[in-house]
Amino acid sequence: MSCAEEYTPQLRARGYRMTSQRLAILHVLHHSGKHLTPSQVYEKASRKLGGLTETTVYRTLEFLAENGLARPAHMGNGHFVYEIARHEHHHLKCRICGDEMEVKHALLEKLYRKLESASGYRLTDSHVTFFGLCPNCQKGE
Amino acid sequence: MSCAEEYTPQLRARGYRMTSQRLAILHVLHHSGKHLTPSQVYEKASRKLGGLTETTVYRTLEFLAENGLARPAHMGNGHFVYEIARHEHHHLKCRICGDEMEVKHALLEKLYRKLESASGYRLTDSHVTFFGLCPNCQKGE
DNA sequence: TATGTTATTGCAAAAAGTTGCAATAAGGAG
DNA sequence: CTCCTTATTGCAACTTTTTGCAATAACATA
Repeated sequence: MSCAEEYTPQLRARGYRMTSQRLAILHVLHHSGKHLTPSQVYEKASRKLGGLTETTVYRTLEFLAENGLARPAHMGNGHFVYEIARHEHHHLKCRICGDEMEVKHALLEKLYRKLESASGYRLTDSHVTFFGLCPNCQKGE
Repeated sequence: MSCAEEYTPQLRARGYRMTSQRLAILHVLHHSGKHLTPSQVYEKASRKLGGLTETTVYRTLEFLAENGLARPAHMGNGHFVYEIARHEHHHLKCRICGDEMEVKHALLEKLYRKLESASGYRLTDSHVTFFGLCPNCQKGE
């Protein structure tokens, strides 16, 4: 299934329009499969779609995140990176070498329930990044 | 105990210097007790210390965070806010009204142990922000 | 108390991200 | 297929954050 076929109905269903810009950006996220910074997205997407502006990239990434097609993640420097939305997961990142691994959401379920009953909040967010030292960097300490 | 008396030895112990800029910024964080953005810190601190630059504020906040005197927190918009380092805690923030509450670190201890044994990482970071809907905003849904 | 070392700051310029508004184009209706 | 509405984009100006480098000042030592 092409990106257009996959994502257009999702936008339409919410009353939004599919545009060449959104498609190009979704395409980049979809096929990269990794976290990308806005400027990485801009760089890749504008190769396919000349005339794309960085403003649009910023706005589109935020838009896609709000509508569940992309996930924003903090990667420790206070800035966002984005990835295509797949299964819910979190990240664990090494403070020293930057190595990064996925954490299944299931591991957090208990905590989420505990927080909800303690606070009365309903937790909505699917992305948390934890920081630590990876096994390798622990040796070098 | 004054800010100078409290924080100077902590910097010295690590081989760093106390400066009027660092003191002014620590003073602001210490007495505000809340999260502040870099520009809020700049605004308050430069009232006490004319000539302070924003560059220095950014650099100092990062420096203080690295050395455990301040804590950075993601507050959901991709930017950092800072607060003076007290006990370890986390935050739970409402996506709608922005209301914010503290989460005791003890609640995360089990999860941290679980993550460590599952990953081999040693978790170092003390700040995580969770997002959800506060009891009030859940009603209005 | 004066001196030397070097951590720290300020400045200027660049990079990254945001905002308002007029022009454009997606896509429903005729 | 054409027209109309309005969501979306691009532009330009602006705000926020980062970086390199020379000048400054903290403080250890004598």
